[in-house]
Amino acid sequence: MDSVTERLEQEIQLMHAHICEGLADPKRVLILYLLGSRPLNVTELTTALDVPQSTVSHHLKVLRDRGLVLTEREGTAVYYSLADERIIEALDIMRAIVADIVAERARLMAGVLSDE
Amino acid sequence: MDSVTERLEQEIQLMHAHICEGLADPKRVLILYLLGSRPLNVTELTTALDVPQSTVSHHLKVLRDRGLVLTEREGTAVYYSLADERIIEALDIMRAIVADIVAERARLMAGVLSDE
DNA sequence: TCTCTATATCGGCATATTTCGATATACTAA
DNA sequence: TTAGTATATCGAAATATGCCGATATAGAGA
Repeated sequence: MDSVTERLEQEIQLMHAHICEGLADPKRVLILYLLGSRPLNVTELTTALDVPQSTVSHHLKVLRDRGLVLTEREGTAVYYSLADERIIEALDIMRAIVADIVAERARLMAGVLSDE
Repeated sequence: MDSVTERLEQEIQLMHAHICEGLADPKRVLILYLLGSRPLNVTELTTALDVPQSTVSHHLKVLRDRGLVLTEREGTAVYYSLADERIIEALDIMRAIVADIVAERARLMAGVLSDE
């Protein structure tokens, strides 16, 4: 591996450890999108996600450890918010890419079915 | 889960299956970045990544199955290229976010060490 | 302090993923 | 067809991850 690739790889290791691992579960991506609207506490997130509270706390810990979300206590409730709104920008780009991939595959599939 | 969240969740499932899973391994992120410069064949990627060829082919299959890369055969070589350049945009946003997270943590760490 | 609610952590099971050697397949050239 | 190179797939071991019940901890209020 050359030195340019090595430097790039180090940056990618960081990016991966902080962000990609955070996005590695669809529930966590959903949490990030929900927090994109406004801060939510654990109970609100538990209701929205419809999974046990311990599971939600587990996912929140993953996001928190990676610096993707911030917490603030209000009485007994803990409110989570996005640490950086740009994560939504990145996710929206991915969403646009996926829309195109899906459309393209549908087009190819239609071609196969019409015996082209 | 309300209907708005349900629709969002369906989109996220697609996004996750196509992209986030693709980014779930640092070697695959590196492959995407390398392909961002120019198309590369499997042998070239194997050299760049410094792992066995079977491992590289495995990762390429993951990216190919998700529609993130395209292939073109030239003789016995198979060249891989990015299916959508915007993936680099998304990755660059993440890189910028991580740079800030890391800087912020370094700042906090310095504060702790100076006994604040 | 005692109790209640909210949140976090623990422990173990189940499943998924990575990795790599071995082997199969695809293509070129003789 | 045969040999040689490039790529893909297989199979098994190791590791990681998600999940959820049970339990621990934090704070509010009596």
